[in-house]
This record gives sequence, structure tokens and C-alpha cells, in this order.
Amino acid sequence: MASINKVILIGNLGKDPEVRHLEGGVAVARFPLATSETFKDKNGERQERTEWHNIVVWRGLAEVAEKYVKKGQSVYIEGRIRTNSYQDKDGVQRYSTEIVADNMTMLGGRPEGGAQAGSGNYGNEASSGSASNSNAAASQSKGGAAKPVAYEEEPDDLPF
Amino acid sequence: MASINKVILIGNLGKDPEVRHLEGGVAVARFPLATSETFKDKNGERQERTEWHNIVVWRGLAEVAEKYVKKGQSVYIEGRIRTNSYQDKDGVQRYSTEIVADNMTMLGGRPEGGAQAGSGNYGNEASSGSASNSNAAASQSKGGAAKPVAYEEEPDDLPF
Amino acid sequence: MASINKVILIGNLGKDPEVRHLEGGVAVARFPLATSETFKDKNGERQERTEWHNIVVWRGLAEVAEKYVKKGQSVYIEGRIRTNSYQDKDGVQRYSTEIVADNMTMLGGRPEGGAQAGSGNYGNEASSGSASNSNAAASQSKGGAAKPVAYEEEPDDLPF
Amino acid sequence: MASINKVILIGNLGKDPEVRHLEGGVAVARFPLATSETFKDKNGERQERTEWHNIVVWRGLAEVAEKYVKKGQSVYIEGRIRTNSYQDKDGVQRYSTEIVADNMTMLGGRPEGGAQAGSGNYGNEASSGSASNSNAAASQSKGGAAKPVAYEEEPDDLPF
DNA sequence: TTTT
DNA sequence: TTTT
Repeated sequence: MASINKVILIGNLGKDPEVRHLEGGVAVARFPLATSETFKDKNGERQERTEWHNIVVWRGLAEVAEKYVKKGQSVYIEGRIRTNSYQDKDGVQRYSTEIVADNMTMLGGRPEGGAQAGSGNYGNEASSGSASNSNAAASQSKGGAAKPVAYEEEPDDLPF
Repeated sequence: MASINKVILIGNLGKDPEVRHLEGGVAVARFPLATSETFKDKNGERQERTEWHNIVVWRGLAEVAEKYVKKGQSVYIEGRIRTNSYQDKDGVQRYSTEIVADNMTMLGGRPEGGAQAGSGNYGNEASSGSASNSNAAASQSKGGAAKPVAYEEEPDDLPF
Repeated sequence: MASINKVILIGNLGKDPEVRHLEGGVAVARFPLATSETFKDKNGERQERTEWHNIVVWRGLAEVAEKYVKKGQSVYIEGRIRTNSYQDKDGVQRYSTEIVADNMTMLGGRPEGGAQAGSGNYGNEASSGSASNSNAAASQSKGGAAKPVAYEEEPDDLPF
Repeated sequence: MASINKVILIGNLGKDPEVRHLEGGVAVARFPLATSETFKDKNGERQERTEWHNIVVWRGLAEVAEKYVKKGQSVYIEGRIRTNSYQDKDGVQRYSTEIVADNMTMLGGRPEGGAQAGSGNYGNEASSGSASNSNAAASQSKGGAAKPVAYEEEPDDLPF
């Protein structure tokens, strides 16, 4: 049963996030993220392939996305792969794959127009899972308001 | 332009790998890999959701998959997300997402029937990129035969 | 300011975890974890190098470690690097590096003697950060008791 | 034996890289990299803790580091943990932990003075292991000259 | 279609 | 001090 489903992406937003505020106040944001790789083709010419990822963020992270993350910017995303299935109009089973992000860190990049969100981090951590990058990261909290992490609860780590 | 597209999975094979040997001797193997997560639903009941990932491995790793990896087994996969697009019979653009693995490590698990592949690692590394787990990993070499890693080429790393 | 500090390890415990229960009921467990890599030396001989990592786990994960994780077993660890500094008896500044784990998943392996802990996962998630592997993982909760994840709070993810 | 030792860091260089060119033309570069996390202490005050990582890069990546990476800049590092042991002057066994990077991607940041290296990627891949981010990444090649990746050797990935 |  |  041991199971791990982890994705790490650094890429640029193809569009501003689309945010919905659901009944109950839960926010969800979606945006396309591009990663590119280059390679030499058989003629030795440099080629580029761009991969588009459908990013989904929930709750606090969605609000961060709404306020601070814009088309063109570079973000670090940590999350998991999720493939939804649905029936198309002909009743054929179709699949749609997205990345549910539970950690998003802004890396700067080239936001277009308007205000610069800059490079920074928003939110904090409800779990030590991402505590490794707390300030730097806007980590997704499941349970509504962000819960401050009290690191000092960890007593002195003497080498033992 | 800075771009990272990295996936780490631990899961079980839903089927034996399907292997094709292409013109030129290149092998490609595909198999479905399940990861599951559990959660409590609103009634507090434990629920499970299984995610199916389409894994693709090339060359040496495909040969390892063919020989040693079976339905039911647990593997560690490191790779990248790739979404292919194609037209369906009605000319509608469709997408199919797969994980191109460049590192695969067997973790054991419960192979069904026959020979036990056991837990181990096959192949070795052409790049230090995965050298962190060389023996343990069957890392995909792009360029045909596996190239042994000569670690001792790294002179003494004295603290400096 | 954007900052990420993430470690992913799969290895075997060199000893049973040492667990301390602190004032306030907080538990902390420590154990050495071995990862090995193999390589060919300049004579083409297969060599192995073992790396020892000092793993630290807190709270619920420490209790899981205490109960279920034994010398010899294989575990998946996700965490962050932490280097503590201290003065040695001569007043010289020394450093000690450890991995603070916030996700630990048992992969089986060969526990010695006694009861088999088997491969499985214990605990669940307070944050979606590791929700990707909830059942499979014993994720560390900072705030005491594990908080069940209510996935169904995420409404239908229709492709939009 | 299955074993994984993987580190992912995003942080800023504390100093310019120190580069040595070894007999045989092999280059090695070292630099300190800072990651920081913030947390609230028991008085609810925002605190920051900075972690310093000793990064080591070899060969082509070292040359990239020498030319393009400067103090203050932000980089993405992927590598493995390595702890070297040595005897101090009193014959006491001491340990020194470093991160051997096999993938380094520049994220921009704030280089001080002089030329701006900007955000970009240098070098290319000898293994598909990091092919996921080829252009974006300067991946470390063990075997001297970088070997171009011929992606088009991977025939059409039709969904099958 | 896997696993617990 | 683990594992293969």
C-alpha cells in the first residue's frame, strides 16, 4: 500500500489564475503552467518542447494565487497528479489530468503589466510537511485559516 | 526559462509491462501504476482513491521492466510528465498524459505467480543525475548501452 | 527569499529508533538510515558506498517510528536538511547534520527477529502537502493529534 | 538494497563559487547556499532560521558555476547528500556534510555588482534523468563533454 | 488494473 | 549501523 504521488514543477503561468469562490467560502484557483525542455534533434538542431500543466490550488493557496500570481510569472509548485474521468457528449470515457498543488512559491519571472508580485512567499504552514520552506512558500491548508507553526516547540536538537 | 518537470511515484503495477522493440533495437515499455491515498469522508468513514499513472520507459529501463517488473509489484519511479495530444475520430483534440520514467527502482511488493523479481536494482548510470541511487536504480540511458560511472574520478572531497 | 529545502530518501534503518518523550508529551525519535550507491572503480570493479543519514521525527511520526519501525527495515523519508552547530570541548564550532522527516512511509524490508511491521502506512495528514500519499504515509503533525483530512471538501473537479 | 538519496534545494549563494581545476582537466566548484524558513515563536513573533548547505558541483556544471553563478543569486539544485568523515587534529572522527549537485538551474535573484547572469540554463543532458528540464538546467555530466540528447529517437508516443 |  |  505504500504509495507516493509527488510532482515538482518550476514553470511560467500561461494565463492569470481563474478563481472560483465556492459555497462555504472555499476558494479554488486554476492556471496553466508551462515547462519547457530543449533537445537536439537528429540534425543537431536545438528544439524546444513545451509541456502545459493544469494547476489547481485550493483555499489559502488559491487566495494567494488570486492576489499575487500572474500570467508570465515563474512559480515553484509541489503537488500530486490527479486524473479526473468524465463522459464526453458521446458517452465516451475521457480523462483530464491536473496537478493539485499543496505548495506554491513565487520565483519572480516576468509578470505582464500592472503590479509586480515579485519573488516572495505568502502564507504559512499547517503541517511540518512543507515546513522546510515556510516563509518562502504558500502552503495549502486544508482546514481554513493558516495555523502558525511553533518551531520552538521542538526542543534543542542536541546531537545524541 | 528556468524549468523543472519532475515526478516521483511509489506505486504498484496494475498489469505486466507491454514492451515493444522498435526498429533500431530501441525498446519501450508501458505499464499502469497505481498510487492510492486514503482520507476520511464527511461521515468520518475511511475512503480510498486510486490514481492510475501511465508509465513509459525507454531503452535499458524498458528491458529491465520487461525482464524483472511484474503486475502487482511495487516500484519507485522518477520521471517527467508528458501530455501528448491527438485528434479523436471526430477531429476533436484530445490529450493523453503519461509519465516518462528515467529512474525505476524495484521495491518488492507482491508479484503474482511465477518468479520473484525481488527487490533490487538493475542497470547503472550515464549521468550523476541519478548517481545518488545507482545500484538501487535502473536508470534510463538515452544512448544505448549503459555507461559505467567512474566515481573515483572525483578526487578526495576534503572539506575546504 | 523563495526557498526550498527538500530531501527524499529510501533506505534501511541501521538501528531501532531511539525515542524520547519530552515534557508536554511530545515524542521525538531518531535513527540512522543507510542509502547505498554502487559504482565501478577505475579497475572496473563494482564498489559500494554507503551514506548514513541521521533521521529525526517528531510527534505522531515519532510514535509510529517507535511502534512499527525497526532496524533493517526499508522506509521512504521526506523531510528537510538541518545542520545544528555546537561547541566541542575545546570550544571549536562543530556541525551536525540531520534530516527532519515530515513524511515516513514503510516499504517493508527485512526487520530482524520478532514481529513484522510489514509494509504499510500509519497516521494521516493535517495538510494536503503530503495528502498525495495519505494512507501510505505517516505524516508528521506539528500540532499534536493527527487531523483527519476531509477530501470531500474539495468539490467536483470538473475540467474547466 | 533499493536506495534513493535525493535533495532538492532552492536558495541563494552566500559567496561566489570557489573553483579548482584538477589534474586531468576536471573542474570542481563549491559554494554555500542558504535556504530559510520562517515560523512563529511561542510569543507569536515571526522568526527566521537560515540553513547553510555546502554545494559541490563537478565538471561541466562546475564550469557553468564558475562562469555564470554569483553570490546572491538564486539557484535550483538537485543532488544527493554526502557526508565525508575525517580525523581532526586530535584524531577525533569528524563529519562534514555536503550536497553533490547533479542538476543546477539559475533562477535569477540578486547577483551583486558586475555582469548579470540572469535566469537561464546552461549545458545539456547526458541522461534522460534530468531531461525533464534540459534547456533550463545545467546537468552534470560525468564523462567529460556534454552529450546531446536526441529526443526524436523516441518515436511517436501514440496512446496505446 | 494494483496494493493494504 | 542497514541492505543486496
